[in-house]
Amino acid sequence: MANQSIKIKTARTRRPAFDREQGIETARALFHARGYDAVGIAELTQALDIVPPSLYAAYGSKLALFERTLQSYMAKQILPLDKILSSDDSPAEVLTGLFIAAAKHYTHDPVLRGCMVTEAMRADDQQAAALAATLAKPISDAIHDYVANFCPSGDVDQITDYVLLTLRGLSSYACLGLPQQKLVGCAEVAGRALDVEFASS
Amino acid sequence: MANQSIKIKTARTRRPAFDREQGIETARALFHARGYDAVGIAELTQALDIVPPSLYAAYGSKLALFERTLQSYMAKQILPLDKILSSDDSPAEVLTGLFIAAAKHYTHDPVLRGCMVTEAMRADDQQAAALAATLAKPISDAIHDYVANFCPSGDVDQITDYVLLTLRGLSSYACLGLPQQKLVGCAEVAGRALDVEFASS
DNA sequence: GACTGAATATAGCGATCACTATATTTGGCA
DNA sequence: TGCCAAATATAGTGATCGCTATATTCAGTC
Repeated sequence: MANQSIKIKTARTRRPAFDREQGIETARALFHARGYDAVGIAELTQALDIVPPSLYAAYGSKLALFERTLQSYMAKQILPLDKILSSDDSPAEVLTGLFIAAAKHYTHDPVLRGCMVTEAMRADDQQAAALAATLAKPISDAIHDYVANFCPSGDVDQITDYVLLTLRGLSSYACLGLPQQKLVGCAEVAGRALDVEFASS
Repeated sequence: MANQSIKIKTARTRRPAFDREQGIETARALFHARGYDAVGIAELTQALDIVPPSLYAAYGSKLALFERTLQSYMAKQILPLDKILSSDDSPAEVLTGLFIAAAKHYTHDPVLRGCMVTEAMRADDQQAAALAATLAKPISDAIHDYVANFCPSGDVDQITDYVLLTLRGLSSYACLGLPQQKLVGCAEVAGRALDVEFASS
């Protein structure tokens, strides 16, 4: 075949293998800032300065890369849930402190707002949403177990739901751009309900 | 030209003009159930049983149709905000009633969960999100004005933010599938914080 | 009955989606 | 030096996105 001699363009240099761990951090920032659905392969590969086949060779799929970024986010323990819940203060104080810590954390970086896992649970892509829900489960369980230590068993679910709902509200409102000061104020007000709940337990 | 005589296929029947208002209702259900980004033109046209040019002739664009559906949603006044806020009960009771009404409303239909306007504010499409924010503003203002009647001016913003944050949390949690009973429980707990806030005012 | 405007239908636009078949280059090893 | 596996690069795939150019059909009017 004559076309064996035809070369439109030849790769003359090849770049060294890129840092996969660093790539996950870069992708994490994109996914956190804009969400799973809104970040495409083209944007990811441009940010990582690689081409699509390299991305797929390194991570497998967009969803698999997203999972790695979620695990990275949780591993960083930016919100030290275990430490907060191990305090000896009253449960209302501890959980109010959790609200305030979340409010501060969710607004710390002006572009990386809200909880990456919580927000991912509302992704349009069902696989991504299910993945986030799975990763969020241990956090929900930890709060549930904590609450169970301080109130009648009949009240545990309701108080836990309220705590989780408030955290969702804080994350969502942070994503909408509410300034940190206002969000912390909301966290403090939300904590008042816990004073009442635990006082009556 | 010879090709004037070439016809691949000819439309032999034409259907009567479709009902635009009914089309808005159908589109509203789709957008409410799955969100602006996740519903495409193809799905809309199939649901309305029309072809894309008819949709664009009738509504102009996907965004314009979405705006019509949002206006329809708000016009239906499914959550009678004005009526709730005009009650003579204490403000904590009234706003707790608002939480409970929202919790029930957001879970009334198993597929049309949450507040369509609130959820649209988090759309990936920035125009759609901005549109929803604009439509939500009068609601925020109404709550703000109501709160201003019952507490010192320095507390108005904080309490208003808390109320709006709680409504966001209720809507978001409703979308995640929390059953109505649990969501109403959360609404009641959230209202306790208002008892404290207004008692200290 | 011919004309006109509105609404339809056919067919496809360019752009982007996640993803990949294939070729090329490289470093390490024998 | 010759070979192989790994990682790259080129250049796409088919599907879907929102949207539209163009042609056809029909109701209303004179």
